[in-house]
Parts: sequence; structure tokens; C-alpha cells
Amino acid sequence: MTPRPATACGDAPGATLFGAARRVAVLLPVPVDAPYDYAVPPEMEPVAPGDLVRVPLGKRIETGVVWGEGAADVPETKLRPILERLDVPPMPAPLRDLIDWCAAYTLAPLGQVLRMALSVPEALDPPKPRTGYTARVADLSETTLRATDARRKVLEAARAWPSSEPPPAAADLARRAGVGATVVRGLAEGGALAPVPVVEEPEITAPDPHRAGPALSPDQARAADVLRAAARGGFSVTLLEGVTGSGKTEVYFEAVAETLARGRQVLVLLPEIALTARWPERFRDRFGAPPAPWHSDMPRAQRRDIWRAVAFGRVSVVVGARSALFLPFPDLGLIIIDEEHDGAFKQEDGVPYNARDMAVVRGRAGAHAVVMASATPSLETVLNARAGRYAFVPLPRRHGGAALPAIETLDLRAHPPEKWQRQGMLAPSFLAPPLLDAMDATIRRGEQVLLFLNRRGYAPLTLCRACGHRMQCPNCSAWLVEHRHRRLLQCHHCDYRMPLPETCPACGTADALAPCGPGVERVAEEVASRFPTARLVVAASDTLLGPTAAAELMERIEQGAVDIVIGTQVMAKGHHFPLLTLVGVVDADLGLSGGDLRAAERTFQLLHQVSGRAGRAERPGRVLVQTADPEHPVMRALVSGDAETFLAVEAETRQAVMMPPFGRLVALVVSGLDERAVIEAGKALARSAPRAADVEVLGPAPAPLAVLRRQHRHRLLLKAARSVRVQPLVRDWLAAVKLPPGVRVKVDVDPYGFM
DNA sequence: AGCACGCCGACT
DNA sequence: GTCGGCGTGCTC
Repeated sequence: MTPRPATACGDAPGATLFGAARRVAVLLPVPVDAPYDYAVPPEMEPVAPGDLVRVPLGKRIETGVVWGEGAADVPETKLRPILERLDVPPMPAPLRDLIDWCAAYTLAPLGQVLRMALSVPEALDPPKPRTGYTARVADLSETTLRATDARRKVLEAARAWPSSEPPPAAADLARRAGVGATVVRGLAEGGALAPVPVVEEPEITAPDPHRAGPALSPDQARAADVLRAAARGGFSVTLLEGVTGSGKTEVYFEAVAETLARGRQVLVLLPEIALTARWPERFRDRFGAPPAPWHSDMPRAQRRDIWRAVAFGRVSVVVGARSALFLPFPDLGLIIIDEEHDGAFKQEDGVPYNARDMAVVRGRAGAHAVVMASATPSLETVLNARAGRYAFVPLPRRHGGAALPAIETLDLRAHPPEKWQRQGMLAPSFLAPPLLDAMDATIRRGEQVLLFLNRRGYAPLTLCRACGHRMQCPNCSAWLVEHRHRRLLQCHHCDYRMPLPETCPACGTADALAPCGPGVERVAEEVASRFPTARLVVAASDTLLGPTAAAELMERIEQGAVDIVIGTQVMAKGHHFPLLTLVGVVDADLGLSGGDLRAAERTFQLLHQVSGRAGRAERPGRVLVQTADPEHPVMRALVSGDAETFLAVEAETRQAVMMPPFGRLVALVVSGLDERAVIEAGKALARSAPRAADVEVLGPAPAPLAVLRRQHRHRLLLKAARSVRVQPLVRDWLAAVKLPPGVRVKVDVDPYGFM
């Protein structure tokens, strides 16, 4: 699948594949399909694949990567010269292979994929030196400066500065001398101090693989042995399956230790780095130093530092979100994908790739082990394990550990929630009496309750009681969600906001707008009324701004400063709350509607995960799942704890209709401002759809979000047997259709979500 | 991604 | 009469 050859051979520094080649292919981080050829000026040292170079492109100067030999398909006269070779390590061959592979697989332009690997352009510039100061004279009398007390102190401090340390900055020197920084500058101008440029890379403490780990149970020790052996070998993929509390993390830490002991780097991918603030802490406890974090909303300066540290091999462990996969590890020896099943590994915008699958590609290219960990592995991964493509390491629950919480369904038809008094009026309830009773008993025991509802805000829909008007986003086909504490209506797809109107915008009736359905805020309102003395908190992505707020809340819950938590998905991840013994799932049916391919699987994974929050310490936990359909396979699997049977049924269903992972899907989303043109383009695409055995094209039909940010969207789905190479089919298909102006087509191979 | 070229509305 | 809107197309 590699469009251009010549990346796989070893490129020791200074090695060159093409000797004195004066024409090389350079890939640029712009959305083009192939590298451009450039001339290597006669006076320049030969360049090798992976070298980062500065080249002219049109009117500007871009940074690119030498990708291979020149293609010779453009005339010599058109070539422009490479301006400079950058003083950073070459991009490692396995990363270049990954980029080639990712572009070929997703059908994204090669240069756009490269852009993901060069996401911090300033990291390529040499570090900017700061100014340090050293003493130039022994005494102020050697200068024309008047000797003041402050000046003497500063000079003394400069002379006393240990030579083992880099020369201090003005501020540091002033602080040491107990004077202002202006004194230091005055001394420098007067010639008593010499300013010297100091280049400093941030200090990084290396994790210590030889520290003693925790005592492992026999089961854990066996699993750790398998993973350590995998870490010593070449390319392999291992699925580590273990329920919450089985000690998965401790087990794969052993593989990390093994890799570090062999002097190689480790990458740990997590679905949402900010929300698992615990992970770095546990790592530090085990290895004595924190891992380097990597995610998109990190400060630029920190990203720059970490990118460089990774590239120069100064960092040995990175824990990051999916984009960390494109960091330039020169000697990666192990990738761990924790929570392998999580949909957050699939990127929907830009280049639509799945980091979990691309991690396997990276592992193969780098000839090292890949470990996937999950309590509820995805169907794809389970089937890969069963087929023997992945090794399988099950991890039973630890003996003597916390008991599994008892999971019960609560049939909403048999136990309808009873209305409650709200300011003298009857308000609808979302909590059935048995759940309220259980909450009451739990709080009385001094234990904690988590109510889980995967819906932010107060109410997902607002409608007018007088005329039936529904408050809708002007840019998307989506309802506006009421956020009562902020007094506004908000679109969760494009972030459109408007104040909550007093009168209906359609019929003008006052006080007729009524909220429909629950969000966490509305459940919180009911809980506050029914449990007036309980201390409650709402935990949602928009109430926890930033990782520190999240960490603080987790701390408060852990210390028992909260009785009831009403939370969305952010509460589902693996935190350990010793006092939390009751989990109430407010609406278990929520994720099942919508006709999404993986809806059942995802709901099972999410509810299983949130159930794991109950009773993790010595106290037994209880989970009450409110549903209108207790017979649904997802609910039955949850109650019985039988994920095997559930996956078997799920597999059968998908096989029957040849859906992934038994068949392949490619989504084509046609979008544009003009609905008519979008529909026409969709039809045109359908007319020239590929006709081949084992290939079927469905649509066009309005996409799940038919209008998004004012763009009309129609979707076609190409469904093919697993054996079909879909990429060439789709490429030829798109090349044959001339799109009208203003209409775009986005290709998503292995689509996941609604976009 | 930038940046220029290229044809249609409100202004120094 | 120009300044400028962003649609389209190219960059070795």
C-alpha cells in the first residue's frame, strides 16, 4: 500500500539511499496526494529519507520530510532547491510507514496525514537561548560603576554561583542577591557581568523500570509473564481482558517495565487523557517519575518541549490521546491501548482514522508489541483474538477483592416515577420509587450514590405548550438543549447559543415553553427537592472545566464530601470511590435508539463501565438500571454479567447482514450550503457507483445530522465483503464524478458515529 | 494549508 | 470608475 518505495531500509544518521542524488521527493504538510521533487544544491550534504528540510513552495517556505527518490515526472527546470536541512533527528521509518499506510487506508491526502505528525512546527526550530549572567570581574573597582551595596551583593552572588550549574537568568541572580532585576542589567551594561546565551532543554526524570512493583496475584503474574515475553519479541498484538478491579494496569505496567529496561520507548494511548487524571499518578507510584502527557489542549510550549524530547529520545514514556500515535519516537518498543473499545480512538474530523487500528500498523512497522486492554473489548478485537490474529490474555477478578456489584433492572413500566411538588405545581419525575428508596437507604448508611445519565444540561428539548413549536438550532437539524443554570439554550453540535426566551418565538404566548425530557441538571433539581439535606454535585463535561477541576471533584467525592453525584459519561471512567455503593442508571435505553451500528455494543460497554463504580472497596455495591425494556439483550447481558453470550448474539446479527467486522463500510458524506445541489451530487454519485461482486451502495439519504453548521449533508454507504479492497474502488468512483461547485464529499473508511 | 487569480457589489 | 467578497486552482 506504500505509494512510494524506499522508506523501510535502515537509515542510520548520515546514511543515504541515493548517494549523491541531486533530486529527491519531499513530502509537505499540505493536502496533496504525493511528495514534490526538489533539487539538492551541489554544495549541500546528501539528504536521506526522513530528513526534515526547509523548501520553497509557491511564495512561502515550508518544512517537509524527505520521502524518497525523486519521481522524475516533472521537468528538471521546474525543480526548486532545498534551502536547508533542519537540525532535528530524521523522522523514523516506522512513522513514515504509518503515514503512508494511514493515507492509503483512509484515502486522505498524504500531506494531510503528514501534517498530523508535524503538528508543532515550532518544535523544529532550534531552542531559543535565554540570557544567563556570569561575573566578568572580581571587584567593582575594575569597572567604572559606582560601588553600591546592591551591586556588590549581585556580583558576589554571581561569583559564588556553582560552575556546575548553568549561568543564572537576571531574575534568579537578583533573587539570590535579594535585589531587583534592574541592578543585574545595570551591572551587565557596565561590564561587571557578562551576558551569555544559555540553551536549556527541560529536565526530565526518567521512570525507573527496576523499582519493585506491587505483589501480583498468581493470575496477574501469569498474565504479566505473557506480556513481558511479548514485549521482548517482535511485532505482536495481545488483548488483555480484565474486569474493573482485576488489576489490568498493574499487569501491563510489567510490560512497560520490561520495555524500559531494554532501553526502548513506550506509548500508552488513553481515550481521554484529561479525564483519567489518576493514570499519571499510578504510573508515578510504580516508576518513580511521571510520564510525558500528550493531548490536543496542552499549552503550546509544553507540546513543543515534549515533541522535541520524544524526537531526541529523552522521553521514555508518553501517555496520550490518539494524536500521540504520530509522535516521532526514534525507538518505540511498546504501544498500550487502554480502554481499547472506546469510540474516542476514532477521529471523525480531519483525517478520519482509528488510532486503535493505526497503533497496530505502527507496531508492525516498528516490529514491536502492541497490547490492547479492556474490560469490555470491542467485537472486532474479540473476533481478532478468536481468529488467532491477536494473542488473548484473560485476567480473572482478583480473589479477595471487591465483589461484583449486583446489577438489577428496574422496569419503568411496572414502577413509573411519581410526580413531585415543584413551586406548588406537579413536576415530572425521572426516578422510580424503588431507586429513590435505595438512594435513601444508601445515604442513611453514610454511603454515596451515583446517578448516571449521559445527557448534559437541563432538558434536551423545549417546546411550546400553546402551539407545539420546538426550539431548534438555526444551523443544524438538532434540538436546542436547555442549560438552566446558565439561562440559555445551546446546540451541542455547533455551539449556537441563545437566551431562554420568555415567550414562544412562533406564537408569542408567554410562559408556554416547557422542557421535555431529563438532563443531569433536571435530575439534580428533583434530587435536591427529594433529598434536601444531601450534598449533591453535577459532573458533566461542561461543569468540569479542565482537568484540575475534574481532579478536585474526584478528590472531594473520594473523601466523602459529597452524598449524591449526578453525572454523565465523565463519571463512567475508572475512579475508585470507596464509599460509593449505589449506581442508578436514569435512562438505560437512551443510547439504543438512533439505528447506529454499534449502539447495543456501546451501551453495554458504557453501562458495564459505570456499574463498575459501585462497591469497589469492601462494601458490596448495587446497580439499579432504569429501563422500559428489561428483556433487551443489552439489559439481560448486564444483569447476568454474561458478556460472552451478548457478543455472540451481536456477532450473529452483524454477520447476518454482513456489517463490520464481517463486512466493510465506507461512508461518503456529500455536503454543501445548497440542499438542491447536495441532493443532485448524491444522485450523481449513486449513478456511477461501483458495480462489483460483493459490493453494494446504499443511499443517498439524509445523513443522521441532515444539516450541520448550515451545511446540508447526504450520505452514501458502500458496503463490501471483507475480502474486497475498498480503497481503489472508492478512489476510482470519486475520480469519475464531477461535483458541482460548492459541494464536497468526505470519505470515511470504517465510519463509527453519526457524522 | 496558503496564496493568487478571477469575476460581481458598495464606496474613498 | 476602484476595493474587496471568497470560489477555484496550484504549489515540485
